[in-house]
Amino acid sequence: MARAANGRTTAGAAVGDSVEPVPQRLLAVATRLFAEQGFEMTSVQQIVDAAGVTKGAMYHYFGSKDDLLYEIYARVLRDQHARMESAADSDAPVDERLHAVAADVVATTAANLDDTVIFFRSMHLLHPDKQAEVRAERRRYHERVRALIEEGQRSGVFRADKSADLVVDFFFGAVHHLGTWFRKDGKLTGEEVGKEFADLLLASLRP
Amino acid sequence: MARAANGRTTAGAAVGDSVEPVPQRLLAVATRLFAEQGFEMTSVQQIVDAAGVTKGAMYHYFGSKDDLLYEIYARVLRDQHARMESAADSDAPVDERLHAVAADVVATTAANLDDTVIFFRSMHLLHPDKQAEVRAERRRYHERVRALIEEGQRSGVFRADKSADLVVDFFFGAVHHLGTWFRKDGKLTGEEVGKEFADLLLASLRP
Amino acid sequence: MARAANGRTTAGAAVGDSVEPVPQRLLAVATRLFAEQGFEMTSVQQIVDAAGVTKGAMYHYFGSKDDLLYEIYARVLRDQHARMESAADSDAPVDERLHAVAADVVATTAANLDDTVIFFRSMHLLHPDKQAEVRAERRRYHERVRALIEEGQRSGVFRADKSADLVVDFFFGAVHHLGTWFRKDGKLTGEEVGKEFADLLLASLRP
Amino acid sequence: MARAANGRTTAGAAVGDSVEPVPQRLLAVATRLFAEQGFEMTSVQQIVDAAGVTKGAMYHYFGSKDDLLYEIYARVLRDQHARMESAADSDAPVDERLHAVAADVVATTAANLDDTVIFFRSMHLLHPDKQAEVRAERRRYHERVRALIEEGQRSGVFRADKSADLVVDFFFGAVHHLGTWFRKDGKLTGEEVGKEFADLLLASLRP
DNA sequence: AATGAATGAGCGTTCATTCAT
DNA sequence: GATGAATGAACGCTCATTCAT
Repeated sequence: MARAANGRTTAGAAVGDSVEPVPQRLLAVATRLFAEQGFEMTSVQQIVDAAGVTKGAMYHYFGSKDDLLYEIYARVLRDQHARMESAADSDAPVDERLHAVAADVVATTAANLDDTVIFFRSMHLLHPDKQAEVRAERRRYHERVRALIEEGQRSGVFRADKSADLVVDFFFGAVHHLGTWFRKDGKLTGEEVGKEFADLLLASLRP
Repeated sequence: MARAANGRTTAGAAVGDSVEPVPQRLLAVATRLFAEQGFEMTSVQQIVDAAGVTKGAMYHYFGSKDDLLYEIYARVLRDQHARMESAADSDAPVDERLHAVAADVVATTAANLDDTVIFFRSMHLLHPDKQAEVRAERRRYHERVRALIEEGQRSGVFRADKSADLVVDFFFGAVHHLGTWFRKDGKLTGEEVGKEFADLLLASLRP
Repeated sequence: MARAANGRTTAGAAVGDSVEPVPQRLLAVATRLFAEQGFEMTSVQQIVDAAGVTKGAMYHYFGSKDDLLYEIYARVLRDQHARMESAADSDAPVDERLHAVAADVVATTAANLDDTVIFFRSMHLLHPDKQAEVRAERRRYHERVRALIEEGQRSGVFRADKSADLVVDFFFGAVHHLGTWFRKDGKLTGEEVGKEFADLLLASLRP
Repeated sequence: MARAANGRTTAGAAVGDSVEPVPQRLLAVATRLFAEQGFEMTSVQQIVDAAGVTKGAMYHYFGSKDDLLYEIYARVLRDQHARMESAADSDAPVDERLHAVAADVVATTAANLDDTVIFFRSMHLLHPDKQAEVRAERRRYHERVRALIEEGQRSGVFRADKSADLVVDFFFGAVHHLGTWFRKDGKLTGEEVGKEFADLLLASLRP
């Protein structure tokens, strides 16, 4: 196997050098480092070293360090949106659907906590255009949940004296802040927290 | 009014060169810039230029750029803690006290949104020792609210099947995320949002 | 020859922009400037300007300004040690070997006066760890000479009533201070001073 | 006793705040710090803090940080010169006088090692004019010793085949390098080293 | 596809010195 | 005599990005 002068492997899959393709490896490593140290305290050199590639390789796949951040966001938004749609569109009663959606968003947020932490810490560092894109996607996500609440309000299952918008902001605030306290090795699993949070949401909407 | 060659006022109180002492002026300017651009995208040069002083003056009062961030946190934590204590210790019924505390923390957070935004975006950039101090203070704050919920649970005013800890994390998550959507010129004032959020909290705790 | 807007050569080997590789060029330039102006009065900017590269290039090869100093030391210590070993290990009589070693160390010190001047002026500015390394290497050097003197004392060629250690400190003191008075264009050459100093050393050791 | 807001004594002789006048205290403190840390790594702030005065006070007595260094030199040169004159002008035989002078210069150098260390490390940082003054004084000192050697050479007490100049440079080199190895708590006292060094000098001059 | 030397602008910080009080 | 807030120029160093190979 070829070895460069610096002793790092240049080809083939060495031990610890997973078979994952380079772009995915870079994204995974960047996600971990950004979550651990913050976006701006992580240098491109650190990322490529940890991924076992060179700067040139990184700039071959990603236009900039910024781009790496954007791709992390895009990936997580894509995943979450897909999951949510399927939960919201079942033919269960509206309160059960809202509960399922709420519990699921909490569980998946807990499962991908690094992404959420990076998201809320670093989105302001993104280029304004990309920030706008990300925000728009997130808004579509929120609106799907708001529609669910309004459906329940119209049918009398939920109280109608609270703005659905406000309830969405209330609930997603709680979800997005999981990163400050939730620990994988804590008392509750992500699914358990999801059930509890969904219970609290539903309780606050009881007529 | 006299103006030096560099264009800065050398005597009298010009616009932006107010009579406010230099340290306070630096803190106010830094808060605004950190909220607008982020801590790491704000240079010390920008801060001192905006405050109308030189770097030397800033380093006379603050040990580092980090220190500026810490002082912003310390100030807001001190204020919030004081307000909260007085609301939690009144002799009203426990549900009224929790409502008052919850509404107040939302209203003051909305009133000092810059501080909160900076706080959750940039705390990881603070020196670990200072981070620990800040976290400890914030924990004391949360624990006062948890005690209030537990008091209500023991007296049967609140449902007892939900962990008070979890409810605190749920609610404060919502509060701490105000910065992502609340706007001073939006539909609702900070006090109005406070009342709505407190209502939702109390509703979710109904037995 | 092409010249960029900044006035630096972009192709071909200009005066001062020789074909010597960048790290060597930096080391040579730094040695000269440190000797002329002192380590701390020489800025990194001066060094890179004189070497015709940018700061980034320098920091690509050297970890710090300190490192540059250390490399200067390491290089001269390596050279001196090698020369000395070969002179000390010949099979001539011990007094001739000591004379040869003494004369050679003076001559090579005179030939590389800049390094010696920098060495004794600036070693205290080096990182403590690197200082320790340098001191250890220098001690090995002194001990080889001490062994030579002790050998002569045991065989009766040298007087035995003076501590070999002290004689080494005495002699090397004289050598290391060449920088304060020796001039390349002075009355005596480095080799001539070497012979005289070695004579004085041997005379002082006569039984 | 008056105490400033920062808690430092502002008047009277506190414990550790010797009765020595301010300029002397500053000089003593500066000498210690320069020897310990080097001239350029010692800030004016450190000096005035250690001396228990303020910057204003220091600049009242000394024109600059440079001045402090110069005064340290001037003081030590004045002292050494005075001692040497009296030893060189006795009416003992010339070899005894040279021995006495040599032993004395070593002993006083050992007794004031800090000054010597600073001297040879930092003289190049002095303003050229002051450097010239210091060098001139030092040259007068060396010339007195050279005259002594030449006197002995003329009278046949010392070998005449070695340049007196060179012998002076040889010997003073050894003396000025005491700082790199002599320790107050080492095997030999300054006086003992003085006797040994003088012995070696005289031995090397035997016809 | 990938390298890694080199760029260049900018960063946070230091510090001897000044001066109104 | 003495203060200490403020200056301002310089410093060592970092880093995302480029480009000849």
